[in-house]
Amino acid sequence: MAESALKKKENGRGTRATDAEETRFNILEVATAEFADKGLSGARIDEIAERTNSSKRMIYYYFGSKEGLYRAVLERAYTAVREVDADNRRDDLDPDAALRDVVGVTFDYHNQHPEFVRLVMNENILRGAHVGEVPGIRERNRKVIDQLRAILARGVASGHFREGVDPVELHMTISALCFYNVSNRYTFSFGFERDMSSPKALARRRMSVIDVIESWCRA
Amino acid sequence: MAESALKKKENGRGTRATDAEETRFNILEVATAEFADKGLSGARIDEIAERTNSSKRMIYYYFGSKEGLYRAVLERAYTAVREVDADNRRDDLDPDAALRDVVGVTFDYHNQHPEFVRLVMNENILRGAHVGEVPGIRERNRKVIDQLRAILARGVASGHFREGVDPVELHMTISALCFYNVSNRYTFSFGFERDMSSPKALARRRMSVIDVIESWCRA
DNA sequence: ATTTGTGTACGAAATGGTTCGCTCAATGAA
DNA sequence: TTCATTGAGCGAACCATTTCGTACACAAAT
Repeated sequence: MAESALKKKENGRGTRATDAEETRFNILEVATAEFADKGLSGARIDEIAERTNSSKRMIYYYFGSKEGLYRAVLERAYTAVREVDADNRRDDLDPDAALRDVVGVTFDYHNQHPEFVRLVMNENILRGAHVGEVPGIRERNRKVIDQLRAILARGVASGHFREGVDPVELHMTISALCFYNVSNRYTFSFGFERDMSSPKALARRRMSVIDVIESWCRA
Repeated sequence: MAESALKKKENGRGTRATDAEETRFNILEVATAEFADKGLSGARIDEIAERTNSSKRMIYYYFGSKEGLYRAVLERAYTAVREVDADNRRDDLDPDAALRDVVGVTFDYHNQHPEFVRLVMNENILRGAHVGEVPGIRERNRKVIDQLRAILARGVASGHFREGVDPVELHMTISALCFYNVSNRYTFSFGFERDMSSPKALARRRMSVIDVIESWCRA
């Protein structure tokens, strides 16, 4: 991305190749926003092209089709998540703190990346038609679950956690709580006065989610 | 279309008005399936018309526009939910059983009505653009929350439940767990061998969800 | 000279929406 | 009872626009 562009620029001058990479990146950025905003069928490639520094011609040149672009966007988004939770080694924390940390980080990530949430929502509406072709999801999920399993095991050993909590169920529960909070913003808050989108409400929710998970696992 | 008209004519009882109601209903049914399947922008009214016993002409005759039809579908879906949880009075059950019942019923409803879930997903992708115009959601949500509040209060009084669980947070937690299970089917199960859509996995999940909620509220 | 990147304009199909005119049942006056 | 009138219910062809995708000409770099 930007680094390699810089590198090229240092080497020579503003070259074609540099522009190309930049263009690709730019298109991907714009397309991500657009697909996250309107979904695959709702997004218009003419509109994407317009917001780009480039043109529709280039979209087809680089990505072949609307779906190709969509797939690239999806892949990029998933790659970004993977990079986030890849580094998190929580072996130094005690099980309880580690679990709370996992939940907190997950909650925050979802909140800070609604585009990702929306992309996933859309993918589910499409019945996961494209997600299968995105590599890396399997490993990512397995990694998270392995990590949870380890935390649970340590917790059981230390007497903090009870036995019988399935790591997959735990992962799903955490995901559900963090995801829903972002995904169903618009339909959920209807019906009570409390403003669910205020920072205050968000903090409260965050605490609740951590609390829910913790009390479920606690011995 | 022609056949039903014929039939009516033969037995002599069919009136125009009856046909009209049937047509309206039929269109709504088909449109519900289609919108739930592809979303607002993904659905094609020509296709809806084709699956109907009627025609595109009639869709515009009765509903005015694609969005009009969509709104009618949404409204109908929400009405259906409201009717389900309207009758449930759980005053006779002890708090713990009542809570478990609420969760179980909610879980089952979502599972048995994926169209509803998908409609809501779509509405969230549209940032709730139409849901505001659907009356009855406010009351419905408030009712559910009131019920939860009552159960919680009884539980605290009887010593089964701890204090400090916010009914709104509880409602959201239950919703999230039940909703996600259906909404994110396609992207979630990627990454581990266990088949998340088997009846076995479903039952296990159901149990987990009830368990999560219960251990959160329990004193 | 060949490969790679880019702008412009266009085409074909899809899509939301409309127009026109017909059918049929209900109504009420003769 | 009869029969013309009225208006809701309906079908099919049609229209204007949108939308994805492409052809072509051309530029820059190797």
